[in-house]
Amino acid sequence: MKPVNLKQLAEELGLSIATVSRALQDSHEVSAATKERVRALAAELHYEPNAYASSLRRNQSKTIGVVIPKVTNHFFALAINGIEEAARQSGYHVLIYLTHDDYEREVAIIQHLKGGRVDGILLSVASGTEDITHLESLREAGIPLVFFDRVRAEIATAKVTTNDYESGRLATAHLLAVGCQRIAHLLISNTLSIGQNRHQGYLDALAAQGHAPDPDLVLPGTTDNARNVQLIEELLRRRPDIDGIFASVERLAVGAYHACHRLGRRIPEDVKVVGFSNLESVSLFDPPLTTITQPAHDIGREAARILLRAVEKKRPVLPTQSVVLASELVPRRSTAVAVSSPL
Amino acid sequence: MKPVNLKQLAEELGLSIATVSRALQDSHEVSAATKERVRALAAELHYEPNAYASSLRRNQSKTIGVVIPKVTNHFFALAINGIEEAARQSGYHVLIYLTHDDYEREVAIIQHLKGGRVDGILLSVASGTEDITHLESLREAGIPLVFFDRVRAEIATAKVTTNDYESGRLATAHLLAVGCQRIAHLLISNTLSIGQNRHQGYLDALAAQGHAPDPDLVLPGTTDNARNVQLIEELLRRRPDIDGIFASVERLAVGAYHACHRLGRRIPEDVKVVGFSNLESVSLFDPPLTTITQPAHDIGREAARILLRAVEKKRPVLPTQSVVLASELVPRRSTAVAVSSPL
DNA sequence: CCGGATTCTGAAAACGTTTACGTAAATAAA
DNA sequence: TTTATTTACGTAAACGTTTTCAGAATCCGG
Repeated sequence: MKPVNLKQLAEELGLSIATVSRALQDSHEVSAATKERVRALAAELHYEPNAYASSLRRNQSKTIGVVIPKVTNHFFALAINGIEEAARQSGYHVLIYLTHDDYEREVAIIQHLKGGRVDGILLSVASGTEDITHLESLREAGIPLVFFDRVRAEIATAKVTTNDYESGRLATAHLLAVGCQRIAHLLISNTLSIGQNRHQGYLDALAAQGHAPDPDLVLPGTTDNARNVQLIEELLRRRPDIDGIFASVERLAVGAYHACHRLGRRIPEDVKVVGFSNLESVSLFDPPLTTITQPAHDIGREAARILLRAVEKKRPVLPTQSVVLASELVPRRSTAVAVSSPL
Repeated sequence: MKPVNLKQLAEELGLSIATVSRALQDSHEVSAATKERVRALAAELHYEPNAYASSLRRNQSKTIGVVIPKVTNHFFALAINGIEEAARQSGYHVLIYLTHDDYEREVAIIQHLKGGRVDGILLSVASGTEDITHLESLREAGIPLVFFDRVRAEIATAKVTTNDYESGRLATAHLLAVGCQRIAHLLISNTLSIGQNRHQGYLDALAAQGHAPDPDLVLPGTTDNARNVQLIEELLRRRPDIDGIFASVERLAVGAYHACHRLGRRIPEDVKVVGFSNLESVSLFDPPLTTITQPAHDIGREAARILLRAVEKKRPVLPTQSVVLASELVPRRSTAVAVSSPL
């Protein structure tokens, strides 16, 4: 019933606990013969070291914490995939915490993690977060932090992001290139830098073609999807001149499709749509959605690698280690220009 | 730098470590006055108990392990959501492990978890798993296990599933009802009971309408999506008489769409499709996909609750605690009967 | 054969908690 | 008053591991 421990192995072998421990760690100060004996018995009895005793003594848990808004967003699911891959390769474990984009929860989670349960933290900031003293306090607690995707520039640590500004510019330029004149921007909460960056790209792309910005065309989303669809519908009704939509987050792209379907606006004939998304199935949409696709898996893996390097070398994470990965614009039918109807 | 511990609190307050510990646990053997003093200082110094020392001493980690094939499957993402919800409510933490449907990894993960890192395990079996001695060994290690979705009947523990047989029967009956004569079944690896159950439902629904089973119409999927699309294309080419597809797992439903699009088979005119899926966006598909949708969130939450109850009461999990939740057939256009074409 | 290096092993402290046990003072029961 | 009982706190052991320190045994050059 009780799992076997070092003491039992030691007794069985007529050795001391210390020697057994060292043998299992392949220490050079134990003879090859005893190492073999120890290993054999350990295997036979299915010995597994007690992770907590080990963590307590070594003062490191071989565990990283991943704090994200939600796991149902496909971007984060893919990122977790990358994180788990990097962690496993380094023998680390992954604790998952979901903030549901709620500031209070984020604070509670971070506070709790300061108890030393994890050696480092990967974080994508909740959209509801404004005050960041809880994140700052991680520094004095000595827990390394790496941001990914949703970052806060004020914190001096590494950040792994995509080229959000460039992506926003590209998406908007693409819509302009296919003939859109009135382009709405559906964005995530505006406290997040990714939203700001993508929006600036949108604005600059418009300006580059001599379009004046129109604040009425900018719609910040909420955390409630049904509500978002309503808001988008209202916007489309209020401004029937809208002929292009740039949704800078997956949820809102899906919301835009629903709104268009409900209002009977044809895509791409009446309205062209481009959206950030990592769903493989967008190519099955009606019509297939033109996307900005982020290298989500790589983002997760890179962020984890940076964090793990810092953890292993017991060095702080430096802002200079930040990485910006490139997103990709994948044109599909939702932004196709009219073709001679192939009857 | 170093986090504050009980000793420092005790010194500062002129108390013993024991009293401080007890005060923080709101023990009845410490006076209200000292409790208040202790709590005040603890709050001031941002004291967080060391989770590993606590776990070691109490022999419980307040952590559960979740072992799943992949997190990019939307079903599992939703399940994690439910699990995290239940865990958080009970003050538990969630460790995530991905098997990628690989038997070796599953074994390694389970073996590792026997080190006591978790108080209990939630598992959805890898499709590559046949031998289950690693799972049996959890019993003697005294670690409670609860299966969800992909279960193994041989292990005597609680299982949280959906009515797979009934769903398979329903999906097939639906296809028959809308006029299909040759219905293919795309299923997950056949070692898994969910695949078997769904398949039996398929067979029985066919038999009920006097259709003989045709093994050539049954296609077991692989773990490689691109390969799956190929296999489906081959099947459709080989058997042009197929006019209905039942995909008993999300990946294969998406694969079927791709295959149909590539071969120019129109859905639902030429082939009608129903698939298991938890993607919200199936309603945006071309055409919207008729689905069997599982209550994924509830499955995760229920499984976690059962596990946590057992963990807290230090009782074994019993097979009698198993729960079967109902899936839902959501008819959409992919199985619509021909309507008078509305020019 | 001695001194010193090298190789292997053991005793014991340490990590930060929790908790069984002991004890002194205060209170209640006799 | 004396004797239980309760209250509030301290002492110290325990959880299982890692690691410092020291010691015993072996080897080797002189």
